Amino acid sequence: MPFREILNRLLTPGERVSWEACLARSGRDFPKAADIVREGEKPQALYVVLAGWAQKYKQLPDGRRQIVGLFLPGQICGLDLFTVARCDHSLAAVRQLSVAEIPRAEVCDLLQRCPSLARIFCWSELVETAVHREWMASVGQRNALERVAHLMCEMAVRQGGHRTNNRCDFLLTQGQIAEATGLTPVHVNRTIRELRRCCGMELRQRRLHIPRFDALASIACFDARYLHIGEAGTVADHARPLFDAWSSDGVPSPILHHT
Amino acid sequence: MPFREILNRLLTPGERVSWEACLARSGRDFPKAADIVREGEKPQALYVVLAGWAQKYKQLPDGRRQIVGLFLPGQICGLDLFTVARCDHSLAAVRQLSVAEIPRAEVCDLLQRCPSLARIFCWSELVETAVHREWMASVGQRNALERVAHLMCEMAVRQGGHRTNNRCDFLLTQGQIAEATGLTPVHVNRTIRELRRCCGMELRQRRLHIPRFDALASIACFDARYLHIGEAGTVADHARPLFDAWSSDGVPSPILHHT
DNA sequence: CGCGACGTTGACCTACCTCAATTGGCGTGG
DNA sequence: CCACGCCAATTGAGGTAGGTCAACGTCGCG
Repeated sequence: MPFREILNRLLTPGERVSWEACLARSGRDFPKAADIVREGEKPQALYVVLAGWAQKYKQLPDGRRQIVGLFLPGQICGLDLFTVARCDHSLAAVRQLSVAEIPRAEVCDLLQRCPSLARIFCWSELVETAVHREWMASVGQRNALERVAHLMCEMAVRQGGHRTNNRCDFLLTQGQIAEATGLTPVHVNRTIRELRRCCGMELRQRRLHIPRFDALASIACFDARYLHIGEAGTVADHARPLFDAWSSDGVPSPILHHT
Repeated sequence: MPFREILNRLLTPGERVSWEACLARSGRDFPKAADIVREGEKPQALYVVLAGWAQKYKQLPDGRRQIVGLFLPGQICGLDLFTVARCDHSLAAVRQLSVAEIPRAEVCDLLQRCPSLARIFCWSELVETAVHREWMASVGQRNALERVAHLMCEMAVRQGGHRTNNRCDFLLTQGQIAEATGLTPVHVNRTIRELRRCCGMELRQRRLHIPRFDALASIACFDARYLHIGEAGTVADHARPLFDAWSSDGVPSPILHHT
């Protein structure tokens, strides 16, 4: 289910207005592959994808690069970047990308006006972590065919699953698929050819078509439950005690304040 | 730096008493490789490692298994499990293990009495996610030698770094190292032999000795900053607005309550 | 029309896997 | 104290998934 729908469902109408207004105010565009936040920097803003896909990646000193996350329109990204003193990974555009860049002060402000937002942030972080784990299992245990199939299943489901007639955007180049799966561009190419052959999957001009989703899912051992779709409410309720405790904190923080 | 020290530094003395009392009350032991929480279950408690190591893993239908996280004494684990409606991965003992099992109600109670705890939970989740990303880069991009070296560097640093004279526990069998790195037990064995040869590293009887840490770190491209050691305070301060917003939420939640 | 980025293909190579047998350490029971 | 059994570590031989290198095709865009 598209992330936008979650926002629409969980924000009150008033909150939604504030949220959309904020996004509209702070738009910023990036060309293909441009860095938005670079590893090592001190993060100062939160990002929301407006159009296009964003990627998070880590890079080894010799240039090898691993994509560790993908973000679709509507998704909040960089909450962890935002929270930490030094970024441990980079955020970049996959292709032409529009994001809303919300500076620290405005995030605080927004949170005041949209109390439900905190829950959504919390849920969004949790899902991101769950996806990390699934990708780790992919890269560590699945073979090339399974890995590529799995990535395609995931991106299809995250864009709305079957409701789109098994067609959706897929903005990564084969080279970027390689970076996300820990394979080589060449081998990704051969793997895609094989998927085309064995279950009719089609990937051309940044569009993906999966005629028999079940076939692809079964190749990939894909089980969408790790995406925790529809659980935003559960997470919010379960996390609530954490937040209540924090705010009832009358004790002065033993922690020095860092700007 | 051992996680315990973080707790000691960030909790007030009074909070520390409540925390320790709670841990003492709820101890539970598990034999080697026993599951604590299994994927698919509905999680009901939070776990704190008291002695031994815990592992999180994911398993594909055909049995292939990937270890996606390791937890040392003092660490909180299963916060995400705790928050979600259905576990997307399993939690198990690495070897003989003692944990504190804190049921949902008691977590809420504890959070009331230890306001600083919420921050520590939050920081702990963030670090776990950062480690996920680093492992993904490892499994996706590093070769066998680098991967095994990296794991050893990480576990050494997480146990107190150089202050222990470059000796520390290392409770994984070579088979478990294989599950964590996406390699084969046989190849892990050969890789360890090579590390022994090329930088004197020694691993025997669950003890690890790294005579020249720098040499190992340089093989692994290991940069400890992803562990965000010492940043618990920063994270706490940066995350604060999130928590404040949540609690000031006067609007009734649009979300149904799940038990 | 031509350039540049991306996709595609072939030939060859190697890091890591698989299978299988052996060794060593250690707890248990006789 | 020894013998047995179990589990982890080790070693060897041979196989393969995926990597590397290099060339060529194709498509969109200025």
